Amino acid sequence: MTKVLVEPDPEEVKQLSEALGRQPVILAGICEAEYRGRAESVAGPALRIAMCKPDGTFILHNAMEKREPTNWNPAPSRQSIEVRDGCVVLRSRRLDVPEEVVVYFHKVLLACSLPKEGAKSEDSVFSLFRSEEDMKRVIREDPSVIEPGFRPVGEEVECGAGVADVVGYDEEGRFVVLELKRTRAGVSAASQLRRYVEAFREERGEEVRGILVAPSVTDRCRRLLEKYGLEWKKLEPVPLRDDGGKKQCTLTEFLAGEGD
Amino acid sequence: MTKVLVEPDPEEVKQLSEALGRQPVILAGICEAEYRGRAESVAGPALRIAMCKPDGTFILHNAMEKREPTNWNPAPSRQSIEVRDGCVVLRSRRLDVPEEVVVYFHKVLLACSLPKEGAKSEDSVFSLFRSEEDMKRVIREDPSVIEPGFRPVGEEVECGAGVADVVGYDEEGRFVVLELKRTRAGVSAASQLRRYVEAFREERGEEVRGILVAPSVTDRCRRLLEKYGLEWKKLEPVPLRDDGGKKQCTLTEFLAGEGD
DNA sequence: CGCTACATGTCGTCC
DNA sequence: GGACGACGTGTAGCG
Repeated sequence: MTKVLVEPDPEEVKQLSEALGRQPVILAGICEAEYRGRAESVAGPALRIAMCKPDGTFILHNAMEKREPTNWNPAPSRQSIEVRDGCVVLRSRRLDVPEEVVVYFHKVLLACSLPKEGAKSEDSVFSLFRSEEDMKRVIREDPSVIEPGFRPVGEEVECGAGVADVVGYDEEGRFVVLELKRTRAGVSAASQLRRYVEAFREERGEEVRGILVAPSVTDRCRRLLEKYGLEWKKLEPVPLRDDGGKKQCTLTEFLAGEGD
Repeated sequence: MTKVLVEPDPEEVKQLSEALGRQPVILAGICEAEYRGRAESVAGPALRIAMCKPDGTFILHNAMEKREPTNWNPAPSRQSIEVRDGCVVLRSRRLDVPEEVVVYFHKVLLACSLPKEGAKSEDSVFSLFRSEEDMKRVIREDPSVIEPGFRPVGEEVECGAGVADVVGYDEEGRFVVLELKRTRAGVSAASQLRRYVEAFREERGEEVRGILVAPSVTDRCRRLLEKYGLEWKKLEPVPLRDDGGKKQCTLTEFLAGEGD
């Protein structure tokens, strides 16, 4: 079920056509590429790796560098393989918007399809920790991390100027808007919070406090906060896990030996 | 130079160790993965494809879906392959910040290294069109696309609240700040422009106009612009190429047959 | 190295 | 389907 062709002739590569959209397909070799859609690009000859996933995702990577692909089409998309002038041409088109990538292979080094086995397990489980959502949970469970007497009453609250992360009341009954950032907050965070605070002030016609909740803020962010009459509360995104580290039991052994 | 192993035994996979950091390496199979760093994640057993690039980039993709990888390490990073308990373990660590991904392969379906040939050509040429930079160029070359008499005097101008895309003067000599967006602009764009306009007003102590330049704006963005006393100028990101389509000559033939 | 903002961003979520 | 904001965002550019 794992079919692999090493330095195949172009015609052989066409065998992979039936796998497209069903099984994962990988094509590697020297190619040029062109993209047209929201923007346009041309990429000259280089060694690249193309990946076609069953959900329609298409990704073309420079084989030597960069985390980001040279070109791509997110799902829903469809790929096809043709041979023209004795060369392999991989085309990808998005089905929802007019975007297309064409890859012209001068030489194919590797062409392979993987079994769709493992599809049922999909990503089976994928858990992420220390996200902004985790910060929200921390505040929900112990609102005093913001300040004594803070009482949250809503999350993801629409306000005419966007969606506020957390809203509530302080000890004195004043309305409070929180904007959470899991990393160091810059000027745009101050802007964003100000936008919400002003919207709530207008909607409610009362005093409204705004607190930026982040592990740290840049100098300019701090200055803007002051100018806008907003506050900053230092908070790290969950320094601890709540499951006692049970989840990573299998891999922990392998991590154990690192000693960093 | 293209070495390919199909459903290899774990010990065989170790052959690829010497290719890591030198040649592109691909590993595909059923695996679990764990990440620790800025955040943490665990991913259960699934068919995935790992890519290690010579610049140190590491990318782990779910083989079935998603444009975005399950886990990754941008360059500079380093990978290693070990065998433990008869299983292939691929580790990746960033060299600049403490971040690590460990991939534990239950079964390897494909393991291969590609030649570093093509490295010299790198991405050879990569040109992108219709970016915000292109919009800026259009305005630079014909400022009247903003309005008659507009005279730009600066790009990427620091202003204490960030960096303004374009600044200049209108027909009446008023200072004007432009914020460019290549796609439909939302509330945050209005916020951003307002931030710059206020900063310039304070710095210069004079009247300052703010114009959001975008192909379209959302309803709420328009409402905020009005509230802030800002303007919107409709402008598409370069509807034309200035090289008469010469750049894509080679691939044009292949695109020609599509007929969409 | 830190700050800032773009991106063919992609992705989830809520209306 | 559009709007909005997070993201382990990555990446470039500038001070």
